[in-house]
Amino acid sequence: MRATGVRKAMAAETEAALKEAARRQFAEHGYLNTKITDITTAAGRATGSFYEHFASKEDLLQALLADMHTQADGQIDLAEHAPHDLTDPDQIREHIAVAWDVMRDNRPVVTALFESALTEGPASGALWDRLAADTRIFREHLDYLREQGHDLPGDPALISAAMGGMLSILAYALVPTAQAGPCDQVTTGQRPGSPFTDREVIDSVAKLLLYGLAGPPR
Amino acid sequence: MRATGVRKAMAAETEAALKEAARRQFAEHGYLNTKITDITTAAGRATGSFYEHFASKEDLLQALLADMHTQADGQIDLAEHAPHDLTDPDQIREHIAVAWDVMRDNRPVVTALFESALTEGPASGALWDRLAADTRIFREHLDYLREQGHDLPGDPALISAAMGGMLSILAYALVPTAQAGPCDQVTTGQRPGSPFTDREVIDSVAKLLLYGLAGPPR
DNA sequence: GTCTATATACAGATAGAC
DNA sequence: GTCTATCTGTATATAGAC
Repeated sequence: MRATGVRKAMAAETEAALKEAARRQFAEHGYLNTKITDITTAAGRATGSFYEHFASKEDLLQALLADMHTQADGQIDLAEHAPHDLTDPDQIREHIAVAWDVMRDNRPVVTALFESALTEGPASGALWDRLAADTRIFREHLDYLREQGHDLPGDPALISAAMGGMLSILAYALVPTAQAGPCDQVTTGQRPGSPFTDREVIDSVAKLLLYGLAGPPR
Repeated sequence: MRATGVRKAMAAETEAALKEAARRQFAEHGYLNTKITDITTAAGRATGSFYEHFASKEDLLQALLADMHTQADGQIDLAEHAPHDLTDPDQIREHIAVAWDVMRDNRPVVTALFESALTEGPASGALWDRLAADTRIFREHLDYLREQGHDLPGDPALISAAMGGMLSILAYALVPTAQAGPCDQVTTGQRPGSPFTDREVIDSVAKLLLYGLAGPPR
């Protein structure tokens, strides 16, 4: 490795440190609340260094999103090998589970994108665009069901957005808790997390979306 | 009416003008984007006058919320005269319809509250608190169902939040459109509104939440 | 109460030494 | 590439005349 290679490696290290610090800050204080200096300080770098790697906070977020995509595509592709019938109990649960897991693994990014979409206001349609993009897969499956003559509760575009929106808002609102370990007597000083486990959320949402409040037919 | 009465009336008029201007600005540019000066300018008043009536933008929002509550309580009380069984198709549709109508009538306030809740970040739990507060009625109904031995898809607190969250996010994301009038050739220059009518949203969400994707039992 | 003018505060972004 | 120091823009909030 040449000398320039070492420099490159150090620069890459700084970039990684900034990204990691940003994820922590976004998760803890929210995307809107964290200042550029919060990120650089948390990463142990100077303010000016930030702009050597990213043009702005929004630019950094896009970089984090790209990272997430390359990582998430694997999980999704895996799930997509199964046939596509969202009215099958196992399959809808699997889809919800994958979506939820991706959201939890990338909670800082997901919540940040959520906040970012609201920055442009309700009239901009930015949130709708985001929902539409994030639920493309749901929508394709619903389109397929409709073609099969299945009687959906409404337009696939609307239903898939509603489903995805429900998941997104829950992912944002449900603050993660130390998940039911043997030693959860040890409490951090912070606000108590949501009382729901990931499994409980996935099961509940899957059931609700499959059978609704009426429950499965007897 | 005394002279002071006239002054009071003028002051009240200014306050009303500020509120109305704020609603317009919130709807058009979003809560976070609108500056105090945007509101005062739109209301045709000076910047300094704002603080004679409200301590801050957040304070103004709370005032708008109070207005909304006094107005909405009527609609809700009306609906609450009916018995409580969310697994009855007519009743769940009615509940969704009332919630949706209140949101649409107060869209500027609802969307502003939504943005405001995100200001504090995901870890604050502010959004969860808001969801819990806004879906209290749903939750009570679900608690009741559970007591009756009905098999719900999950914990009432979680399910009601999921239902309310779905409605909230749709209310934010679905930008209102001139609703199917005879002369909708006349397009404003702005972004095309959502292709869904209020009725379509209400019907679709009600069906989804009652029977899920599987649809009603045959 | 309302206005104009201004003070305060701070985040985003840049300049230039090393 | 990284640092320190600084500049700029802008939103909030206040001061003081009317």
